[in-house]
Amino acid sequence: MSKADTVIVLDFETTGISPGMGDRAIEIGAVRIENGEVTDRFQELMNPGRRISGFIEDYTGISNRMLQSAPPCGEVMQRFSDFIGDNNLVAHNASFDQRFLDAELALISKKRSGQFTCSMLAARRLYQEAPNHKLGSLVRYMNIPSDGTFHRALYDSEMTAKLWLAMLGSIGDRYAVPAVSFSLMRKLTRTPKRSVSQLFERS
DNA sequence: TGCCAGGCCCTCTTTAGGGCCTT
Repeated sequence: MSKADTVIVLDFETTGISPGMGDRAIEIGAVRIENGEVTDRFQELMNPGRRISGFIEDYTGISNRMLQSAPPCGEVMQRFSDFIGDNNLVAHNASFDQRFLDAELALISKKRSGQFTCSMLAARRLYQEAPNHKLGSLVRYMNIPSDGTFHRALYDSEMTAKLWLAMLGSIGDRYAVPAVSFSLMRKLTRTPKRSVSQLFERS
C-alpha cells in the first residue's frame, strides 16, 4: 500500500451542526491507518470560548466544566494540522467534518491538502440492505466489537476506522479486488448504487 | 430555550420535496 493510502480517520464533536451559523469544534479525535492497521491516535478537547448547550452535554458527555480547562480551539487545531499533514482523510458523513475542519483551520490561517472521502456514502453502496447507515448501526451490522461509547471523538473515529477496514475487506471478498486504494474508495462514493459491481469489475 | 445547514439520494422528479446523516 502506498503512502497515498495512508489515511486519517477523524471525528469532531461540536457545539452544533453549522459552522456557517457560528458553531465551533469542542473535541477532535482521529486515528492514522497505515498498511491496514491503526498506527497513531489523536484526541483533544478544545475550548470554544462559550458555554455549550445541555443538549450537547447530554449527547457527547462533554461538560462545560471539562471545556473550561481545555486549551483554545486554535491551539489544538495547530497540533491537529501537524498530525494530519498532507494525508487523505475519512469521516462518517464527511461533509459535516469537512466543513468544521476547514472552518477551524481557516481561523488559524491554515488549509488542508489531503482529500476527503466518506465512509457513510461508501457504506450506502456496499451495504444497501443495512437497516440504516448511522455509524452505530453499521458497527452492529458488521459485528464490529464495541462497548457502545459513541459520540466521543476518538471512539467514533476508532469505530469509523474499523468500519473502513471492514469495507475494504468486503470489497476484497465480494469482488476479488486485491488492493483497494483510497482513490478507488473515493470513486465508489461517486458511483450510482446500481453501478457498484461494474466499478469493481473494471478495477 | 430552541433553533439553525448542507450534500446526497430517492421518488409521487428534473419548473420539487423530503428523508437521511452529522452535532
